[in-house]
Amino acid sequence: MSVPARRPRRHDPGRRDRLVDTALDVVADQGVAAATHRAIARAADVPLGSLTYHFASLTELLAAAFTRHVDTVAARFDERMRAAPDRAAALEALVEHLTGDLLGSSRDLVLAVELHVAAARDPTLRAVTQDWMSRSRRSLERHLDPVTAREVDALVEGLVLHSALSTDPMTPDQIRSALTRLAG
Amino acid sequence: MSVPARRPRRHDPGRRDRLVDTALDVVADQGVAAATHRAIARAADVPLGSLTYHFASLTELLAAAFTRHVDTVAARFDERMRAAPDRAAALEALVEHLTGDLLGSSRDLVLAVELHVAAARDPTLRAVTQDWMSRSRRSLERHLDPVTAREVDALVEGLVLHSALSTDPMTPDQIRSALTRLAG
DNA sequence: CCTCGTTGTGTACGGTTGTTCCTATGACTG
DNA sequence: CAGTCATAGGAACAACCGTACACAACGAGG
Repeated sequence: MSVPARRPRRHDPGRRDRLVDTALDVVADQGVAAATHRAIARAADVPLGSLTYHFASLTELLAAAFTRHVDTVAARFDERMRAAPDRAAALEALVEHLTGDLLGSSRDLVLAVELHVAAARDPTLRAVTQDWMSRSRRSLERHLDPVTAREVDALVEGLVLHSALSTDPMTPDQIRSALTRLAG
Repeated sequence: MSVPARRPRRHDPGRRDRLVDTALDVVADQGVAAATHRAIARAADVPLGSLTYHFASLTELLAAAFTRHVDTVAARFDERMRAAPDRAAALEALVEHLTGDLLGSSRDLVLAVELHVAAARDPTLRAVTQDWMSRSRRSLERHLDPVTAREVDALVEGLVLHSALSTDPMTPDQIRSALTRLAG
């Protein structure tokens, strides 16, 4: 007769942070529709009530999670753009960002799509995507004029979505060629 | 004391079709997450049991709805491409398709995003999006080489998504310019 | 007119959800 | 060392979900 696993975890500082990360994990591998209070609580191994204690609502928790993710990705991307000495290097860095960071890890890719979907309905989350888009464009504008930056940004968005949903993803060479045609 | 509205609607041929359309409406203005049996039944003004009578499951109903929508949009687009005499006209038709058909009616735009989201998790629906993408590419290939067609398709996808989520959508001129740069 | 099979209807069930609430705990403050 | 209060914990609730199912109403064929 196994006791249902005593849980001697009083005083858990940083639990709030951990919940945000766990929520992101759940969204990444089960989708935003499956990211319920209970699913996240189970994944983080905390009682259900803990979630509503730390976050007023599920939406608030998801917003915090997506915000953290966007911050990470946007900072990484801006770092790449900042490091590029010129336009050509920036384009190459963009290709690497796409093929390496985004398309390489299906996690980031899935999170991007899930965020877009959720944002379509939830104003709170829409603010997060808009922030992402504007930061992304600002990073691109380090080496591209605003008009081209916007076009490239849209193309990148489409490439990401296509890669997420298509059976035969584009190769890095194809991606480079498309970007070069648009901004080369 | 108002009687709860007698419903004298026995023998309603074509109800199955009407349910598909209504499901599409509900998805368009409340999102796929809100497209429940009950919501659709209410919108179509039919009893709840009618849905499970006509469709084995909710997924099957949604798949039928999205399939109908994709058929409509894809056929309309192919018609445009077929009517274009040359490459330049095709590009202009594409701009019109985007700014008129898709971006003009937020309904089509929202449906596209919802479908993509739902498809990310549901294999049945993924088949529908893949069908859409391949039909769209095939239409483009009437006037573009396959590589360019693919790039244009990805750009279009990104433009649609950006327009759906952004606060200041791109103008037709900006869209034409981006497409021309890529495929002109 | 009567039967029979198809179609339509209403209700009920088992399960899951977000959220609330009461209690218990233990780290900090005085 | 006593008391306080933010945090932790778990049970409970009402709402909603997809689906099943038994029954009612019809149209067609005899």
